[in-house]
Amino acid sequence: MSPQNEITDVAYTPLVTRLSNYARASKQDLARLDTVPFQQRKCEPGDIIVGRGDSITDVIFMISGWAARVRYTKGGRRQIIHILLPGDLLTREVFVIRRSDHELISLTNTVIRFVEQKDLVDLFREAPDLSTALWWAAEQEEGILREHIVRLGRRSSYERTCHLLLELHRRLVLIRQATESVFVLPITQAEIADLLGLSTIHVNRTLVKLRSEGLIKQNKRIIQILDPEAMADICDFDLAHLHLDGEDVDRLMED
Amino acid sequence: MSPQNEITDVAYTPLVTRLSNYARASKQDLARLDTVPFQQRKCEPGDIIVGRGDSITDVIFMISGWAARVRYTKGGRRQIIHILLPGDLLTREVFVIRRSDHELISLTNTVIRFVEQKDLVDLFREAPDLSTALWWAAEQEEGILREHIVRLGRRSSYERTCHLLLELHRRLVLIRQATESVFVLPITQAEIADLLGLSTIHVNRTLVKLRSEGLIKQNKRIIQILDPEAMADICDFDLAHLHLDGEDVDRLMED
DNA sequence: CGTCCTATTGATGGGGTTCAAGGCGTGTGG
DNA sequence: CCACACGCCTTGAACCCCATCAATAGGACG
Repeated sequence: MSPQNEITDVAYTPLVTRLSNYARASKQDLARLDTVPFQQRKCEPGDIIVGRGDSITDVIFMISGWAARVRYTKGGRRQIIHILLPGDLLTREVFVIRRSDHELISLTNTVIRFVEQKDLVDLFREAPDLSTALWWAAEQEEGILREHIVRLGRRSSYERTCHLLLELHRRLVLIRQATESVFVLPITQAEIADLLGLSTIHVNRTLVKLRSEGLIKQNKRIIQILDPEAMADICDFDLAHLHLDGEDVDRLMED
Repeated sequence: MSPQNEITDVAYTPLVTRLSNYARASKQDLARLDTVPFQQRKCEPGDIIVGRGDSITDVIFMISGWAARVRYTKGGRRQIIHILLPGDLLTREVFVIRRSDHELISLTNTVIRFVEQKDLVDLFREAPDLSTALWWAAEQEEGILREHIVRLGRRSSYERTCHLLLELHRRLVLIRQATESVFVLPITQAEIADLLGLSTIHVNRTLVKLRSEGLIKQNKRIIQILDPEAMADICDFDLAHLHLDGEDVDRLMED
């Protein structure tokens, strides 16, 4: 397992940890997700998991590492649409749509799990709450997409960078891969640029600024959030779009 | 019914017309959607259909007019996340989530339809293809969101505007509210600006440029696309993200 | 017939891109 | 073991796209 995954919850796969943030599904039901037959595959940085236009047949889950949904313009510019973390669903559309309209790539060393549609459908029949839990995860991703749109359309480079760091941190906390203020950001500044719709150079300058203003501390790929309140204030961050229930938010705060 | 909706398909509601673009559901099944008990409401431009943080109880469909999902930054800037047209679902998340993380507003005079969750669930039990059809519509919206992200992150104002016009035109064709090259764009330049992450003034200049270069013709709110190939080439438009099946694309081309 | 909303145009300035170059760490092959 | 290459980070300088400020014109409406 790769270094950035050492903080994982040993009792369950990240998938269960992730979905346990949805209060309406029981941990027993969720644990059944790990009993479905599957195949796993290891990927390296840059590997294409699903290409644009590829037909989709299996449900794919992230087990470890970071991946991304990306699109390219004809001019060769790249936009990262969404970052996928352990526990995330890569091919939710498999139930309704034949082909992917975007590309899924591995950003770090990753492990992904392939589950056949019918096996999952069988499980849903036995434990309908699981279907809802996956649907919740899908809705959460869409909330993040909406937030991403606001970030790209109406925030400055400075605000965007703050916002991204806070959001990733929060998502990592949800899967127990970050402490209160520290997390590993295993992607390059060029990839951050493609996420935020900026140039690599400007991302660099912005990170320098965040450091010089004492908002974050950075040691290589390790980020420490020094002043979360100030940062949240700068970029207008709130976590409503993650759709956590009240009780869950409270529980997270205790950690 | 408001002026911009005169080109509707009289046989079915826009909802059925819209979903009939999904090949796997039969027209008979789709027509049953109109038999579900409902309540309708008229809205005027600016009306808030669902506020941020409001609890969601019913499934809401667009019947006529244009609406939008919007978010505001603390600084008062506005970002339009998605345009909703007749036949679109406004509150898909109702099955999993309690509160809306964004605001739904009416952009024109609109008619919206409220359907109770349980009535829809009952119908799904009788006609499971309908559930899939609605899921397809949701997936199509997410495809449009992904495209929107690319547009905001990696395209110039000129490309963005081209792209938006082509996309709206295509979506209107799908619900029989546009001819081959003409459609009504019933929103202000300020609203286009909030969609594209630009200033009103710059949207104006960009539209002037599109007109002066002979790409579009505009008479008040009526847009004619004069050179669709050139425009598609400029902004790298393709309609893969609308997830139409091959046969449907062919059918559209014949129209 | 003023008032308000929308579209339009000019002038100015700034946030972010682009071009260019150097530094640092790591791996690799002679 | 060193030389060199390569990926990533960093910094400087010039430029440009688009925002902002300011002002006018054209309806629609009471």
